[in-house]
Amino acid sequence: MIRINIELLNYIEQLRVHGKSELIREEVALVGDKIVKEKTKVFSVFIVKNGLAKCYLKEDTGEDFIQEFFGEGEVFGEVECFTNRFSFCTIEALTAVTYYRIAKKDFMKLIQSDKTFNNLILSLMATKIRYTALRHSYNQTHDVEQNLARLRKNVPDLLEKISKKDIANYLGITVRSLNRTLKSEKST
Amino acid sequence: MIRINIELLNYIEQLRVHGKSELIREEVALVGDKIVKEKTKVFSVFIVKNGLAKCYLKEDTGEDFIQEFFGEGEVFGEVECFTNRFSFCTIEALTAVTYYRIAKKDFMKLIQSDKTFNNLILSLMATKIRYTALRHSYNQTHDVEQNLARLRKNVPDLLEKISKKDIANYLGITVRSLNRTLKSEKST
DNA sequence: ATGCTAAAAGGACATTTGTCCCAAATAAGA
DNA sequence: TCTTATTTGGGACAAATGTCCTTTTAGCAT
Repeated sequence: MIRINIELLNYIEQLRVHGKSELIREEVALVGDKIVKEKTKVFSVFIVKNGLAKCYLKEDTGEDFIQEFFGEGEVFGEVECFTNRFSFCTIEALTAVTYYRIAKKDFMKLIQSDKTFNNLILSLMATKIRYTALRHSYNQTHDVEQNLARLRKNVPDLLEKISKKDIANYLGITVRSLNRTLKSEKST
Repeated sequence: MIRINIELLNYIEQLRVHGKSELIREEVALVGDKIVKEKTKVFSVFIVKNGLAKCYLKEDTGEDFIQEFFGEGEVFGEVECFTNRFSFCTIEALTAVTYYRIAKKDFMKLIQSDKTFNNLILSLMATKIRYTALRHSYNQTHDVEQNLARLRKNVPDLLEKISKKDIANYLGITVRSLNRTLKSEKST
């Protein structure tokens, strides 16, 4: 749900300390800013330093589907880097977000030259694959009430942090359905 | 839907020719054999040489959710290798499947020593992330009829190759729903 | 060939979820 | 502070999907 990766964040910050700070820029996005836009070329890889962002995809139906919420240490842009394709999702700040940006070519240099970094990226992508598989499997085989319960278990302050619309778009349902479920939960 | 990766298959076969054939074993699974079992330790990485397998997850509801169908060149076991966790899905042969098996430690050695191989694995995992994101986004935001249409467009001989139950489990619906949709499509 | 088992097809009904509204509450600007 | 959007909450009905069950079909094994 809210993906983080402290190990990677630490490694990046340590790289910065050891003289790579010109390569790893720190930037800030304000609420609502789109750090990456769907279907555009991506020239950098990004690591969230702090704040919360949503990663979503706009479908031809006009609906948004939220892949994940990104917190501290989560990486994006790396997939586009390896597949050489346009971004398949939009990354939008839900709070102010501070993030590190590494130019694609510098990221690739690091991958090739820094074994530890390479391994971190391998395991980060493996984690994404695993996590996504588990999430979608659960989602497809359980009803709204169970999906919501799972979500709230993982993120107890869910309703304070994230809007109803975004929660609904994460679960692939309408806000009406979400409200209905929230209400029936209370009366149970 | 049916994932393949000819580039990787070629590379693996070329490695075998160049003296790594003791490390890369060829094995065969018969219809119904489970090459990898969910929630067990995985000691190898596998590459499909030919045949068709399904990659699925059994949920606590008793239902199976099919992540993907694997064809020529598709890799599995690599995620577990990098995350050091039990398998999160079962790989079961739908036809006779010939596959290559590389022991985990040999796979890791290749990753560390063979830059081309490393890059192939990086891009293969990136492709999995991208593909899965697109699939689930589409699935969540479209109805059964549209999902089925998309599937049949990608795999024209879908109904001959894969059972109704498996198609339904891939779409996260019941066979009843699938039949209903197939019927209404004909009358349109 | 004969029987057995699994897959496919679909009727009838229940349940879930979506659509379309509208009203109240809250946040954001002017 | 007043006005205007946006978010939230929910009623009423429609549509989609699931559940349960029965029949048919097809493949497999004895």
